[in-house]
Parts: sequence; structure tokens; C-alpha cells
Amino acid sequence: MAARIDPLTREVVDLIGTVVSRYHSEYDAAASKHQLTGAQARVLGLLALEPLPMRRIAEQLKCEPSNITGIVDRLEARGLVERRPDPADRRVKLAAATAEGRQTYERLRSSLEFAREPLAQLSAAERTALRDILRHMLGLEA
Amino acid sequence: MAARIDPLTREVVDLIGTVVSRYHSEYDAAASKHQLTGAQARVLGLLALEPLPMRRIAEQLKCEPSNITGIVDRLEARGLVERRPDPADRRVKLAAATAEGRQTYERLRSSLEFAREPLAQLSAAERTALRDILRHMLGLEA
DNA sequence: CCCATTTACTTGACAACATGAAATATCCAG
DNA sequence: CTGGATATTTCATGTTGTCAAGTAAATGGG
Repeated sequence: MAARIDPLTREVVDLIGTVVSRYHSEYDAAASKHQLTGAQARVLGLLALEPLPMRRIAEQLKCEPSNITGIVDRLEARGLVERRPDPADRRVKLAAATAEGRQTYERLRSSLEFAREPLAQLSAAERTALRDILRHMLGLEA
Repeated sequence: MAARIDPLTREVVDLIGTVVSRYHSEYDAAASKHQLTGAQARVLGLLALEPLPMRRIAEQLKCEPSNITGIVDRLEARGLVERRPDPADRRVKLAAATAEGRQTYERLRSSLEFAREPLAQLSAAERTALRDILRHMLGLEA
């Protein structure tokens, strides 16, 4: 079954696995530099863009909504996030990053070495090629 | 600080983030199809290649050795892995995949849709280009 | 309008994963 | 042989994840 995969494809898959693993190390290290876990950093990253109902956060993170309750609880206890009522639907609670939360996330993001170190080795042409291939691969034929 | 990153690089970073997230979803889904968690699947994948001391597993997974004890315990309870003494050093326990463990991992690996679906959209030329760029990016100038 | 159903969120019980500190057994250098 | 380092486990604790049950509010058919 696995023999169906040609060597080139398998090598690319393994390389992607390596990228994934390195990305995670960097991300978690950057998060913990700011006393955040990976999950907390990801939620804060979503909320830094716009306030979201708990349910939407769960969809983005592909987990159960009940899980989000605890993560937002911890972020809220540290003043990085707040819960607001949704004027349009009283069942909904909107989680929103506070000013401090946005600031923290921006610092975290800019400390993501992954964004620079490995990519810095690529020429502009390589970066463009990589962008196009990844877009194609992800079906984002914009 | 974050403003130092040019738009192209930022887009590539975001695309990689998307790839990472998709890779994880696929990997965890494939693992749970075989009643394994992501961490268990990763350990089983390492042991499918060769037996390893607990400490080496922890290094590969970048976590504390005490954490590996529990993961190997659960794999061992299911007969996918066994602990053997290291003849050269009686402090060391070698974790080794059983025949069933290797079989399970091979099935898991071949069910990783990620290996096919998104990559299938790429031409051979694109795959080669992607491989070269990723190698370059990871500093594997083989 | 009213009631049944659905939806959003929280709570509680529980398992896996992760860390750090302490205990045990073994190795190794002096 | 002894003292210090190493490999593993155990324990305490915290975070993340699931699922089931509960509350509150929206919604739609009669």
C-alpha cells in the first residue's frame, strides 16, 4: 500500500514533516517566552484579529467548544482577553483581545524566528516560487 | 518590530502555518483511526525504524523523559511496543516496536491522505522545485 | 402565542500529555 | 572503593482534550 508512493513524493512529505516539527518547536518556544502555552497563543492570535464567539474559536482550532472555555478563562484571568455580550444574540459570548493581549501577541509574533532564519536563506525568486507552490498545493488558486 | 518583515515573507509564513495546521489535522485523524493519539503515533513511528532508549525518544520529541514513560506504558499495554534491557548498560531500557506495532504504523502511514491529496495536484516539476526549496530552507544542501 | 427543538456556553468527570522534583539503580572516573 | 553523573520511574500538579449533562436564549410550526 505504502509502496504506491514514489520516492520524490515521499521525500517531500518527509521534508514537510520536518518543517512542521521545526515550526512547532519555534512556536511553542516563542509562546512560552511570553508565559503562554501553544493553545493560548493560537487563541490569542485569532482574537488579535477580531473578537469571536467561543464557538468560532473551537471551529478554527478543531476542538470541542467546552475546551475553549478553559483556555479563554486562563487568558481572561491574565487580562489578555475579555468576554463581551453579543448585542445580537444573548446566548453568545464574544471573546476579544484586550490592548495588552494584542500587544503581547504582536511581540510574540515578531519573535517567531521561524519567520526569518530559515526563510532568510531563500532568494526572492525562491520565496515567490515557494508561495506559488504552496498556494497551488492548498487549493488557493487566487 | 514586526514591520521589518516584507509582505512576501509574511505570506509565505502564513502559508506554512496553514500547511502545518492541515498536516496536524490529517496526522491526528489518521492516528485516531488506529486508536492512537498523536504522541503515541509519533513514538511508534520512531520505534518502527529502530529500538531506542527512553532518553533518545524524549530528545526526538523534545520533551522530558518522564513523559515518555507513560506514553510507552500505554503502547506496551496494547502490545505495540516492548521494553528490553540494553545489554551494554543496565540502566537503559530499550523500547522496541513489536511486529504488530510495526504493522500498525505502516497502515497508519499509508493512510496519511496528506501524502497524496494536496501533493497530487503538483506536477513533477513543482514537486522537485518544492523539494529543493525545502531542502535549502532546512539547510540540507545535500 | 406556545411549546418543542435547536443553539451557545458552561460545568463536571475523566484521560492524555507535559513539566519538575525526588527516589532508585547503575555506570564511571579518580 | 567512593562520589558524582546518568537512565528511568514515580509523584504532584497543571493544561489540553473528550463527552455528557445542564442552563439560557433563539426559533419555527401549530
